[in-house]
Amino acid sequence: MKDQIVELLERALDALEGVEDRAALPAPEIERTRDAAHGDYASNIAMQLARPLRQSPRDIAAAIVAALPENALIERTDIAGPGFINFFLSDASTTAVVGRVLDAGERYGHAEAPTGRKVLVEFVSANPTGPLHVGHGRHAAYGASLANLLRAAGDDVTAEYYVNDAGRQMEILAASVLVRALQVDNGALPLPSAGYRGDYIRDIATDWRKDNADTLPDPGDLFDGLPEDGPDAGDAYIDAMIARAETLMGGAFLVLKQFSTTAILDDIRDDLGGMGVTFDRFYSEASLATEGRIDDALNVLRDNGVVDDRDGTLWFRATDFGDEKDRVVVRDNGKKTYFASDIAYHLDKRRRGFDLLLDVLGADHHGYVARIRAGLEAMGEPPESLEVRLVQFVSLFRGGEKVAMGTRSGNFVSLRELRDEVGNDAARLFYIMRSNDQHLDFDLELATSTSNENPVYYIQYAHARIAGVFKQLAGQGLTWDPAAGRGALGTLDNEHAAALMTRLDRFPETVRNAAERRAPNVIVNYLRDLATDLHRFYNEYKFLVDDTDSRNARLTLAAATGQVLRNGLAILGVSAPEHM
RNA sequence: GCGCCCGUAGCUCAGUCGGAUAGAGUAGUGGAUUCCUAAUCCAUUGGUCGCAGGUUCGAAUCCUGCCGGGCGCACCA
Repeated sequence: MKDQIVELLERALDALEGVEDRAALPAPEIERTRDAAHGDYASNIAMQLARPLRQSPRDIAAAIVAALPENALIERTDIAGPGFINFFLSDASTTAVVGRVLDAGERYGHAEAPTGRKVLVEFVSANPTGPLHVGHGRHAAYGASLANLLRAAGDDVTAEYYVNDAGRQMEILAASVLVRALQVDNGALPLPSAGYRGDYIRDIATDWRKDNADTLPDPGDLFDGLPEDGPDAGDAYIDAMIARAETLMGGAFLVLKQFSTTAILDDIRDDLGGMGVTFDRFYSEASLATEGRIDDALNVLRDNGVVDDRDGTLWFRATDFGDEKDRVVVRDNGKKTYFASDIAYHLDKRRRGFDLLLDVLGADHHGYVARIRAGLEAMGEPPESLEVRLVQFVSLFRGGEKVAMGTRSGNFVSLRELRDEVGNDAARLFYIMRSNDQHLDFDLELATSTSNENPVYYIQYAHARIAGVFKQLAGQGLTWDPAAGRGALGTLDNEHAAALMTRLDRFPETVRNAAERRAPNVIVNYLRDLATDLHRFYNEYKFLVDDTDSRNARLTLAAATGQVLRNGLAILGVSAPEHM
């Protein structure tokens, strides 16, 4: 449609008098109008030509309109304002969208051909040391919707969760579980101040004890002679305890560690799955080391001559690649840093053939971007293959009251609690309603309220209303002939129907735009507008009327609207209920 | 100090590849239901688009500076 109108404009410009060098002039473009009074599409070409042609914009517009070839798509044109050329589509081109929607079905709005681009979307990637909290929920909802959006736009998308299952935190987790397990017999034993203290630790300890009680160390052997513990003890106490546990338990400590990690990961997976968020792969950080990928990456850096040994410490010269300081990759004690794992992981993503590495990270991680990109570039990968989307923080409200969060306050709100309270649909939609780079105020009360200000119900209600109409069709002894309905769309001669059809027509470009901007919230806004258009029509006109042409046409429009509502909600991971 | 994000109606936010009188919900006021779900719709009040310059026929949108808020600047993971 757009292309065809531009084509008409091109031909009109060719025919324009007094134009010496067409190529030097700006090419005509058209855009959607905001106001129906301005037609369906508008071009600003006359204003852009005013200066080079030294004529008034309105005169140029008049000349262009006069030179415009006849076309069945266009009902009429108009010159308005400072020199806009407005195009009013003919009824036939307006109503054609309904057929396109129904023919494409659930594919409507999706790219017609694959882009051939392989995209890896990595998101959540929360440390497996405890249950997900409300902040992770936003990452989950955003990442999952973003993956859906890119798939709709034709990309070949893989969703991945990077599991930080290496390093001291997993040992601290195991030590925490161990102490809880010992506390079953001796409640007075102290939990390390650096340990994890949530109730879930106790649950894991109970489960682990069932089959592993015989591997429990003697508490005296474990605790006696450890350094002083306290809030300011630093790592000395916990590290000593871990070392002690490893000595006393041998391989059983490793079993405990794996048991704990698996228990938490299972819980996370279950939590996410309950919200409709699934991953193609959970990628283990520990596997990077065991499979030699970190050494591979370090070797690439060495081969490329971008690392220096400075007094036994291996430094990556990140400043050569735009980072603000150089980064340690191997410490003087021989241990590789987290950063080394990270670039090895990203190199692996590239080697698995992904064109675009799309990382969804917390806003507090923006410092990483430059160094990882530097790492990729230093390893010979295009720096622009890494794209990072930062997700800002979530504040919880209940009514007007801010809900305190954080493990220390004891007011910890888990994702599971939030889902239990507001339901998955509200959770998914509220999480992505705002742009990801905007702080989010999540109001629990609003999310469950059944009112106009709650977009979840507003949108779902529109779908349920349509479903309700079709349900009652037979009961009223009426029929719907979809083919006849398509033919009769011209009888829908009113502004509400026209607005609805124009909105349906915009869905594909909305999906494209949202995917390009990595902004699922654009889809939310669209669906809210579409729901408004439907509710307006619904209020003004009955669908189940006696007149056959009107009934067929209106029901056909309703069917198309329901389809687009479903398609949009599917991208967002929100259900489209038949009744409410 | 440096870097990233944000500043639009009383409140929560859309709108930013520059476009025609700046939009929605909410809050306030007044209406619509013998009729497919009123979880709906209609009308109306409300804004120096943080401030100051600049570019442009045209700036909430682009550029520069400033002010205000959030976050980050590890040989931690």
